[in-house]
Amino acid sequence: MDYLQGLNPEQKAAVLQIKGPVMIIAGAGSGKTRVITYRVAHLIRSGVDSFNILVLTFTNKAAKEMRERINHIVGPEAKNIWMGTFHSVFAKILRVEADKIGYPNNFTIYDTDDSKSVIRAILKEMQLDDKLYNQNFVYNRISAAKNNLVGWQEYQNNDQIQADDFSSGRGMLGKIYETYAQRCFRAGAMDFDDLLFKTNELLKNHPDVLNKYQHKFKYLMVDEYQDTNFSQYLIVKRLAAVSENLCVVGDDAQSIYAFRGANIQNILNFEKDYPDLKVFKLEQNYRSTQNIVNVANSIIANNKDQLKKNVFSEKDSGDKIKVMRAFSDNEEGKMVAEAIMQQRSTNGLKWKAFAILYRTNAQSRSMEEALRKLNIPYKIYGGMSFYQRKEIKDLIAYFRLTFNPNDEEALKRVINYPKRGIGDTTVDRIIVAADRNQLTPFEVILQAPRYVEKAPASLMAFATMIQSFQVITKTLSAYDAALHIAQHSGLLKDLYDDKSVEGLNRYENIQELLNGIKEFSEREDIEEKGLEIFMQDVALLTNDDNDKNKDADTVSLMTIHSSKGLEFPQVHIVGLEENLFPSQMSLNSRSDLEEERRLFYVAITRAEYKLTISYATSRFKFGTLINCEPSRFLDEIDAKYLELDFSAKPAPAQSASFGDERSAWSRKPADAFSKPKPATAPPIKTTSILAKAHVPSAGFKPADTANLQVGMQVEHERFGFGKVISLEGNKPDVKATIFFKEIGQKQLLLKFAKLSIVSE
DNA sequence: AGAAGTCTGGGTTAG
DNA sequence: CCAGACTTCT
Repeated sequence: MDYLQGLNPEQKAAVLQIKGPVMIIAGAGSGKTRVITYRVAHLIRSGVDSFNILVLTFTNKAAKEMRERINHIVGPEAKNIWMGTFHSVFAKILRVEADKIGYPNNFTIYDTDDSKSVIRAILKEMQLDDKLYNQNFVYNRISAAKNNLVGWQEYQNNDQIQADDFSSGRGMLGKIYETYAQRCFRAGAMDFDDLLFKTNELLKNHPDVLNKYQHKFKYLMVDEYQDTNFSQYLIVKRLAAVSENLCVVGDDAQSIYAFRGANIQNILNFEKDYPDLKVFKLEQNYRSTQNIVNVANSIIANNKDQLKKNVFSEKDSGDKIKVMRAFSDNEEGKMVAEAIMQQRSTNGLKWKAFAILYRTNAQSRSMEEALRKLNIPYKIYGGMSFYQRKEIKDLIAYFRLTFNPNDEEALKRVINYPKRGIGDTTVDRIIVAADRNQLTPFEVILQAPRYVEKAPASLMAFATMIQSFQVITKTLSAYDAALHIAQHSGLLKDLYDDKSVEGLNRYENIQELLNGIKEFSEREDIEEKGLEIFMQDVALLTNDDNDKNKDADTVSLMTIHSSKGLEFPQVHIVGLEENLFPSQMSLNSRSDLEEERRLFYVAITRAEYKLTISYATSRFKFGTLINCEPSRFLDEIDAKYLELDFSAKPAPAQSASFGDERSAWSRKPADAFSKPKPATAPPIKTTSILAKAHVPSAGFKPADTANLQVGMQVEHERFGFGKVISLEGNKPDVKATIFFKEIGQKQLLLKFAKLSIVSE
């Protein structure tokens, strides 16, 4: 029982409890993944057949990490365990059972872009106002309905929903939903939500199928249970109904996907579903210092809706949490990059000890630029996936169409790419003919002269080409088939002919995809390796799935959402500003705001021993500079845990205690973040040390300071006006001591400092 | 049909 | 600012 060594009593108890319903409430950093992997190992060593185990996770990243760790501890048996994301596991099951619900087994998976494109087409056909029926709004509405297992019929028959829709002037939503569902069905396509929705339909209407999987999966484990939505919840409940060997692991404090239908009540109410439930609480945090854990706890205490638990750390109290202020998003990047640079050399760390976490992907840019300037290697996680690039989607659309010619989105994508003279008018005629004759668009094309007015000859040629692809994929290997399609579709040549930088890039991406297919077709560990298998679940893949050098020593940049489950010695959380974090959209409801707060909690608890939080007082948004206020979350942190970093920072111009720095430094830090508030705020707040920065004079331009002399008056873009006290060192490392009127004496390296000379 | 030019709207996000 | 949709011109 070597694997039980090194577990604390509660962890051990959770691992050993393999029968019946189990809920593990695992605080951040409490060894959750460890418990899951050991529990799987324990199941197998207790005689459970590895074929009878199902482990579900929420993200690819978590699935991947889990698989690696289980492989490591369980050995070759691990291969038999069903393990993956909800979507991938049930896509796999649906591929086997699709015919039972009227779908082809090679159904296409529509990604979000495909779904929205279908919606756009429907809105256009129905001639609806695309402001009122915004495609994103419609998509979200349909998605939410599916996640709550409301089909289009139920949607149309639900008085409450209909009343809501009509009162907001969107009475056609039910009809759009219906058309959307039928359009997808006709195309042999399921969207992401369908993978769960249709699984429920399958399990509900086909007792034999349900029975089969209930007996296959005698032991179920669900990670990040707090992130499951109703659809996922019900699948799990159905599958576990016979064995009741269901173990869910989660932390209500880390529920951050409510906006995608996750229902925190699933975990809060778990006890009601399973009265003989065994609950284990893992409360000791092994990851972070006490200061970090305490800050996280003090933040989350502001939330009303939560399970009581007491996460604690027995590590040292550790450094205080550093708070940095910048005057712009770019400067924030610079400060973060410099801090990382400095920490790395002081503490002899690797680059991968650092992570920069942000609320929105858009924030990565200023960070990237700053890191690049200092030659710091970095890797951005998330953002646009390789498989979402246009050229990749184009080629894959050819694959999709080859295997499923009814795939309408794939058809629309490539029918005139590369250009073959089939314009919108022709495509519209095809769609109309398809609707009118109860055919799929591809079937119409096959008999184009009969159905389509002025059908160009190239239309028939296109159909013939796709048919020829269907033939060759039957015999060629995945790679040879893919190459053939890339060449004969004309796509490869089209990209090759584009000699622009972007064109070159696109060509290389296609090469990379082809290489990936080659690797796939040469794999030894899987039996089916045709092109069809390769491309089937591409929609479910994300960036890190084809990541080759994951062990590279780089700083990690990612959104807080994608950092869940990860840990780093040093963490920077950036952009702590009102309307950004918490996000503007969350400010209207308590529950949304609480979700933002949990998100902050997740971010804080990624750090092992050093946490730095920063914000900017201005940043670019959609091309214009906006002013930002510090986030309310900063006020929620007890000041005793904070250390304000004012290096290279000016004091306020209007400081009442100019020249007396001590009063500013010793002021209670939490106050410093407060926006000037009425009445309740003590007057001292108006002279906060974090008050407005020096605003450079109009036309301020850094001058050549090679000939700077003692006694000159200068202006610094942030420190304001000052006088040169002394100069020392030799070019190009001349260091100037300058007395600034607003903030006092500073030493500056002239080669970096941006100074203009006011007078001599 | 296709290129070029204009307009619009844009939280977070996994699959 | 930037991408994608839409419009206008050739």
